[in-house]
Amino acid sequence: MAGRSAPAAGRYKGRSAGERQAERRSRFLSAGLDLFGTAPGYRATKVIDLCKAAGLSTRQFYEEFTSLEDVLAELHLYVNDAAQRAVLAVVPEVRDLPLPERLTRMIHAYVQGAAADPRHARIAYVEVIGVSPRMDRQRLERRSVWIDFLIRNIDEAVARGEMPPGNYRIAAAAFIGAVNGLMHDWVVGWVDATLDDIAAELHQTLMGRYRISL
Amino acid sequence: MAGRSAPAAGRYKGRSAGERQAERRSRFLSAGLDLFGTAPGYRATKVIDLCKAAGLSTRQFYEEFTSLEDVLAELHLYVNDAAQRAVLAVVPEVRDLPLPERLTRMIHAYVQGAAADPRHARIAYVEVIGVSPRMDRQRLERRSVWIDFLIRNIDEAVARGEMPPGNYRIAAAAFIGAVNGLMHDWVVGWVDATLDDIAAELHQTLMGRYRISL
DNA sequence: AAAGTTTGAAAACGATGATTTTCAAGCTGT
DNA sequence: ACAGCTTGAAAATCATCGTTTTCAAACTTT
Repeated sequence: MAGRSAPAAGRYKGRSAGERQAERRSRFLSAGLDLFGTAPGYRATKVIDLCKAAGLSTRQFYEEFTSLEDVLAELHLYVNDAAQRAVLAVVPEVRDLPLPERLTRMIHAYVQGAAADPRHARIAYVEVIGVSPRMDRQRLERRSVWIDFLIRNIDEAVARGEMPPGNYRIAAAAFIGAVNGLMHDWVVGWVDATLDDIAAELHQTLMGRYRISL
Repeated sequence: MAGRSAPAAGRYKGRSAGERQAERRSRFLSAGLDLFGTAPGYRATKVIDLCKAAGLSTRQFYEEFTSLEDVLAELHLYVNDAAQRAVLAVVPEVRDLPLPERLTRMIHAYVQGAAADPRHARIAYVEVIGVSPRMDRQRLERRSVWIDFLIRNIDEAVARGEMPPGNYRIAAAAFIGAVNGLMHDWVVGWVDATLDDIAAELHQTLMGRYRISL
């Protein structure tokens, strides 16, 4: 216990233990982004597949994660954060635009942030669905962040007199559902449209639902 | 070959071979509706689970189906047909109503037909997602039936001058996505609303998007 | 009641993967 | 160059199911 001078973990090939570990972790994650984010996807990839893609061994995998689902969960947070950052980045620039433009810009930023990289889109809208109660919980948490964001923006718009007051809770939930449903269908190739078309369609939906006059 | 008089399959416990087979099939299917349609769902149920629930043996299972997915696929068609029948049943009654009422009635019929039985809803909007390429194909086929139905109705409404002409392909796809997304979220308990609320919300979405004036 | 079917449950097989362990080789600091 | 970490790949374990067979009991028809 109090014995060995515990020189902490040693260095190896130049880097500290922490650095080496971080590198492996990141290798597993980026291999996961590739494998989970394309064609057969998460359900079809085995631990050994991920290890091969990452150029590491199963022992190392179990040193970092306890299951493939861990990797998926981390990627889910990651791709969501990317989309969120994309939206938050435009918020300041659009604060003073009239509502319609403001929505256009924000929706565009969201769609681009979420789906410019098709691997991100697939993970966010397809792979993560129906995996486990644990993943569902995590999805719900992220979803509620978006709901709050929406509601906050609606309240603001109402306060500015840009749209009629009302109870938009269900409408917000419905819009989130619409986004997820449409994006899912788009990702799996059922909707023949560009990302811009998608953004435009979402804009129309929102404008119409909230009876925003042009 | 031409030997035995082949008295065809014999009767047993009163019923013919065909009747016995049909009964087993139906037992497997209704056990599937229960198991796939509730809590842990399709992904969590094993062949043996289905057999136990159906009160039959695995041998009999393999005489009727080649995999659990077969059962899921058949159930998917079944629950979809139920929803479709519900909608088609009201079509004649509403043909002469003004567009807004017509939509209200049809959407209501759809939502009720699809989700009055929660097991149906779960199978249609949750369990069937991301299972396999084969199930995806089947889902896409059913989806296109709905798209056609929507487009047909839009064309009619445009012809009657009830809404402005335009290209509504993407809008129709988006609406289907919205329905699926919202229903999914509702089924898994993320949207706190009654089925009627859901129907009303979908109605609002559609009316707004298509700029239908009240 | 003999001969042939049909059933249902259990046992036997076989595959696939997840997890752990082992082991030889590569580094590091002394 | 020694002694102790680290690594990477392969082998050994385990566990879970799907799928096929076996076998005795139940039932039918002759």
